[in-house]
Amino acid sequence: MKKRSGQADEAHAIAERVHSAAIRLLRRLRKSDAAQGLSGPKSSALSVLVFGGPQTLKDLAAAEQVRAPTMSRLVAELEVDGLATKAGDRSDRRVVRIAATAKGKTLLEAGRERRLEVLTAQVEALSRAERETLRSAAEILVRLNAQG
Amino acid sequence: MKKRSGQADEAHAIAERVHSAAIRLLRRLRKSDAAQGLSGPKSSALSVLVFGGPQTLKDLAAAEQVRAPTMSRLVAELEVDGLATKAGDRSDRRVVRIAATAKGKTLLEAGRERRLEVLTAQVEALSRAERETLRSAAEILVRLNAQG
DNA sequence: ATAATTAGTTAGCAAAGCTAACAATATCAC
DNA sequence: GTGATATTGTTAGCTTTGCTAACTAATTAT
Repeated sequence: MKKRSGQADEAHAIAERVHSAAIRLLRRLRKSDAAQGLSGPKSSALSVLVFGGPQTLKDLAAAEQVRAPTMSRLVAELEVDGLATKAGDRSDRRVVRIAATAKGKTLLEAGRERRLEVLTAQVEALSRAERETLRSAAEILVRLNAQG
Repeated sequence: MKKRSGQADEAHAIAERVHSAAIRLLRRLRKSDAAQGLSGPKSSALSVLVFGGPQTLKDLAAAEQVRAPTMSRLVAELEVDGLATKAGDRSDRRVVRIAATAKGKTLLEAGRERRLEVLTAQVEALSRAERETLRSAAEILVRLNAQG
């Protein structure tokens, strides 16, 4: 028997629901992915490159909350597909600067578009207040995620 | 160049943010998982069994938005660990009824507890209004997910 | 100059998803 | 009833994505 304060109990219930909703959302979106050439993690990494500009592998891995070897491989694959480039840094020759190519940017757009098509339509059908709730919740989560 | 109505544009931006927040949240939570014996998908499946009662493999797979072979393996692993049982149905001998064991229920509790510990603490530290926002957002997402 | 740290890669493993192919049972058409 | 078709679940084998451990190369600190 667990004993908790009312507030902690409420927080726990909210955490569970948010967690569960996130799991199901991603599983659902994953499906519209395969149809096209850009998997979830690759799309996400490319997105960071497009919107955050060229970065080192380490930073990219950190942004994606993934270990260096994992990102190293993802980037290698993006490079093979001509979606990103690696270039050595002159001042510190250990680091590799990774950038999205024009092709990468284009494909990213198309990919995220399709991936989020259904969700976007659903969000559009919500009331103004509900949309605002989602937007605020996303912001809160981003903040919590950053906290670690 | 994409052209969109202001409202669709807003919906798209919200969809992106929600998506991104969900990705990062799950990546973060996944880490506190490994420490213990119950991975994300297994924990989730077990949860369905505990809260939804015994089910056929097909229903369980549908609830988890996963294909039958995937669920078949997850259940087999849960069974090996003594967390779930499979029993044939007498009236339709094709189907297998899957149920959580007492051990499974206990472990599920402990698992989700630990998995959500950090998030719960963070949610607890939020303002009342922020907590309410998260709760509402989770509800909205669950509804959208159910729509397909 | 040498030691320690940092950035990235390679190799090899595990988890979780998929499809294709199959066995066993149920249901339907006739 | 019997043969064709559906459904349920499993097995085999592949892919993707994550990890750690071990390594190289380059930089920084002592």
